Amino acid sequence: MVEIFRALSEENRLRILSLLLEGEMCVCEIEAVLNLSQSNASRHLTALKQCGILDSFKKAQWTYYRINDQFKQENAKLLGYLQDGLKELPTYQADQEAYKKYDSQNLCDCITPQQGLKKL
Amino acid sequence: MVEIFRALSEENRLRILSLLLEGEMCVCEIEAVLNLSQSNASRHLTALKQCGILDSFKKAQWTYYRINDQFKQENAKLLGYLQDGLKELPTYQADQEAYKKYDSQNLCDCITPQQGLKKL
DNA sequence: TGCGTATATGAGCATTCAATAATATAATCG
DNA sequence: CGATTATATTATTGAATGCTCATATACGCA
Repeated sequence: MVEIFRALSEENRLRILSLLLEGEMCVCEIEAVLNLSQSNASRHLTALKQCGILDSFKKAQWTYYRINDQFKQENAKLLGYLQDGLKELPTYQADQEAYKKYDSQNLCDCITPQQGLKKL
Repeated sequence: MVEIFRALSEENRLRILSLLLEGEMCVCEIEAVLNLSQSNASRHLTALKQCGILDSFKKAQWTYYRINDQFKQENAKLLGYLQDGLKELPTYQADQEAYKKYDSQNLCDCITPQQGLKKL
């Protein structure tokens, strides 16, 4: 439990979670939308994964992160709290808009498993 | 929200919360039950108060801390999560027993507002 | 095979943080 | 008033943390 709160006690990690609550994303998308350096984004994702909040899978050269299903089930109340509360982050609106913009411009080659190739 | 998670991301502060979920306590009781140094206990309580989780009042020379009512209302889901989860802390059983033992031995002169003078 | 892209990780730096010892403040009591 | 008790705060130290730069690894593609 301490580990979970520790993972949640950092602004950029909460921003990442607010994106991933809507679905899975690869590192390069998160990096671009939140304007984080590559290594910084990767580190934060690793931290969230190590305490069980996220899990990941690889597809070609991309690593996708998503909220761990087991974590969701075992921490339903916390998830509910996050669903409500992350919207109040000072960066929430801007991040959401950056996400929509980034998404609509198809700036990333990522394959989303549901959609197949986005670009090319 | 980051501030709240940061306050919760420390083991001794979670132990304090697990006690205060059952009612108000003064610093010296918390100190004794959790076996924390005086200044350490005081610091952690101050941290929890500063982000709104606790509030405090003075009675004679004692400072009592309790969970802030407004916080409880505004963060009901988080409180529910804590109610469930704090019981799983590795120290939970031992702390509860230390609390009962300490309480039954009346080792503290503290006035609890409900009970009046415990000792003397 | 060699190149570009995506991701992870090691090293170093600056900052934050928890813990302690010591001190300060305030209240009670004799 | 002087002693004791309760609490807060200052200063210090060692550990943890976030960030960046550089490097390593892996994958896909020409």
